[in-house]
Formats: sequence, structure tokens, C-alpha cells
Amino acid sequence: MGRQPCCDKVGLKKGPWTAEEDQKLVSFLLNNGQCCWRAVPKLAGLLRCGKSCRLRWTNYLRPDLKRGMLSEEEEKTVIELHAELGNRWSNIASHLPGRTDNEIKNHWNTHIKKKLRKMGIDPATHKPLQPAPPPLPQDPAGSPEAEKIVVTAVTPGHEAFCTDDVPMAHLLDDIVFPGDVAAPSDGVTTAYSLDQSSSGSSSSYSASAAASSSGGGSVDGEWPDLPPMMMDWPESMWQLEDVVTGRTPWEFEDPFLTYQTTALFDHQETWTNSMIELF
DNA sequence: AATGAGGACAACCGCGGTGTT
DNA sequence: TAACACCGCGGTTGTCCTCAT
Repeated sequence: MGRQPCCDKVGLKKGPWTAEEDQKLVSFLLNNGQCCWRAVPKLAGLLRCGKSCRLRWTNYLRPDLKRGMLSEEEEKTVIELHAELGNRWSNIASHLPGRTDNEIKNHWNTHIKKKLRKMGIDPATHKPLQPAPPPLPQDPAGSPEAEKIVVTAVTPGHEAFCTDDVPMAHLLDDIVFPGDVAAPSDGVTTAYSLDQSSSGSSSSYSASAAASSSGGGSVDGEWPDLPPMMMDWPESMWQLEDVVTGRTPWEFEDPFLTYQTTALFDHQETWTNSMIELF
């Protein structure tokens, strides 16, 4: 013979908890402490099963819980731990006092996943999303618009993408090539400018250098000859983001972007090889 | 103002490990 | 040792809210 069943599920209430139920549960647990969840609903006067009570308490009513959005520091911690532990939410939550596994899981699914994808990082693997193969030769070339379509249609092409994802490579749409008119009007570095002496990086490649080394710049709507330095992907990636945000990479304080840097450097070789194939 | 789509989050479901009888 | 319940976990669903049309 085993244990007694935890509760008779017939006649038990389900769905959202009312304020009155919360009050009963909190009052009971604060007075009696956590003991046997099976007994809690009966003793607290609730028409809920013990499991539901436990969940409500641990995820919402516990007095030591933090409420509200995760801080940037907490998000950074979650990402780092997820890279290490995977979807072990309870384990991750144990590193964040006052946060629950459910809360972290929800935050991951609704916020962090999107942010990482938008930055070109696969949230499942924490590696850069794979670039797609180059366009087929029979694709119509010519108009800038046609070129744009080819780029956007092909780059996200890996089946792993959901339709609502914003793949990193989509940002290629926003690249301003040397010779194109629109440099950011506020003087922020262009897509090609890798002149980042302040970053401590060894890379240094300016827009003017790009224009000269690629034979005087590109024709509108065509891919320019890519200088070798463009294969230096981590920095180049930052510049793609830069075009959209209008900020230089080293200005970012967002932990996600810090993380992006780390992730990209970790996989720089993969990226370089992929991009050589792509171009 | 009505309504539909999408986002956010609380709650539920089902499974595996562990404990109890 | 077998049978069963408890507990905790991760995945999924349901509901509410906001925003765009």
C-alpha cells in the first residue's frame, strides 16, 4: 500500500486565485509554516488541491519574492546561467534570490529569447544564428529593391526561424554602404567604420578606407567588394547593430550586448568561416 | 468606439524522481 | 520489493491587457 492520495480532485476549484483565497493561504502558512501541502487546503479552508496551493505560494505569495521586471544584472545572470545549465529554471532561480523558476521561465520566453534573436544569437544554443547561403545566380539583379528582397528573403532562410523572429542578418537591409548617400546624420559611425581606438580593439577600418580599398565604393543597390577586414565579424556585427541604434558598440550598457560581445568572440572563427562562404 | 492581434504572465498539466507504506 | 502518492520541475495553456486598425 502507498500513501493516501493528495486530494480528491472532484469539486476543487481551478483557475485564478481570488484575493480571499490568497489571504486564507497566506494567513495559514504564516501562522503554521509549510508542512504537508496535502493538508494545507483543508486546514486553510480552501477548495484547492495541495499542488495548486504550493504553486500559488511559491510563485506569487511568498513574502520574500521580488516583484516586477528583472533588472539588467539579473537578466545577464539568467543568460549566463542558461548558457551553462539550459532550461533548468529552478536551478537558475536558485541563483537569483526572490525570483521563482516560473517567473524566470516566463521572462526568458517573452523577453530574453526575443532580445537574443534580435541580436543574432540563438537562445537555445547561445551561438550566433547561422547565416544563409548566398542568393541563387538566377535571381534578378538590378534594382536596389530587388537586391533588398533577395537579401532579406535568403538570409533568414534557415528553418529554425519562426516567422516572427527578427534574425540578425535582416539588419543587412539597413547597411549603408560606402558610396551610398545616407550616413547617419548625427555623425555616428557608419556601417563600415571600425575605427574604434577607444574600444581597445585591434581592428581599425574606416569608411573612407573601405571606399578606397573597394575600388571607390559601391554602386547603389549592389554589394560592394568586401575588404578583408569585414571578415572580422564581432566588430562588424556591432556595426550592423550600430546602424539601427545609432550608438557605437562600446557605448552599450545593456548586459545583453555585453553578452553578445562575449558570445561573438567565442564563436568568431565560426562566423568568419561562414561569412567567407557567404560572400 | 469596436474589435482583433499579439504580448505578458499566472496557472495548469504531465512526467520523473523520491519517499512512504 | 512493489505499489502508490508526494514533490518539484519544465512545458504548455488560458486569460487578461494593450495597442493598432
